[in-house]
Amino acid sequence: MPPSHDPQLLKGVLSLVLLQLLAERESYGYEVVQRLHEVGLTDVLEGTVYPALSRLEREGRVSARLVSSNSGPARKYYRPTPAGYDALTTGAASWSSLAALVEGVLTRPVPTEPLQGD
Amino acid sequence: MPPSHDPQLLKGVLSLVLLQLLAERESYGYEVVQRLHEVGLTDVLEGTVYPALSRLEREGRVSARLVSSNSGPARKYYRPTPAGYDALTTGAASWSSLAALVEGVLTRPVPTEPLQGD
DNA sequence: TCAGCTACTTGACTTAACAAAGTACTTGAT
DNA sequence: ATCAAGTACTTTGTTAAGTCAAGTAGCTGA
Repeated sequence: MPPSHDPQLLKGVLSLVLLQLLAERESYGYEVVQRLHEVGLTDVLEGTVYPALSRLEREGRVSARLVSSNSGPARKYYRPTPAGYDALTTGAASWSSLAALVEGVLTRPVPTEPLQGD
Repeated sequence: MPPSHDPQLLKGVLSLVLLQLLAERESYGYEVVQRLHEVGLTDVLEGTVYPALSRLEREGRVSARLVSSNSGPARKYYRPTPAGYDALTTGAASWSSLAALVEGVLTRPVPTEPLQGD
């Protein structure tokens, strides 16, 4: 089965979705991957999520704290910083307007596909 | 003024929009840039569009023909191939479903932003 | 002890947008 | 005749970010 989405389409959006999930509830990487799968992003892999979280931390959009677990190694819990909340608000807005614009263009009628070759 | 969109958010979507515009009407690079600006993608530059068109041609999704112009150099007119029409149909569908999914997540309510620092 | 789940990290690869510079053709003004 | 400005395409380098694959470790239960 092919991936349910073009990897490229996820670019930029993933970090926004991550911020949203963390704003809803503090979470750690492994769990975030599961939550992504639950919302329908079933193809997103650990190798995508962990670097994205590190990036967000490096950019000051999330903060992290280590919490030891009784069912495995310590977990790194993330939640948005104030800057992260800002980024989520403005990012979601610009995503929305771009998505609406694109949706508008992609649903315009096209003339019947001509037979190729004159 | 900041760009009206995050460059990353455009990834993958641009080629879809290009196919749509070319399906509506055969067009050449320079004109495509103007049409993109008209639909609201005001920050997209030539350096983005020309390579994207070449990519589509290399992938067999558009075909090109040179037409000399009386107001400048020859124009390279592009239109979708049958494979391009297919790519547009399936691509637009997967864009739509991803966009709906993301929109759904990003509009979920979040608890009040806590004051940072316990 | 060893398989399997939990949990994070790292590095190499790839795609695609952005930026900037360059080539070249046309028209029109000086 | 020259030169600027608009038209039109190409190319090269940079950067961002998702994918893949492998590796490290802790915990549980057979």
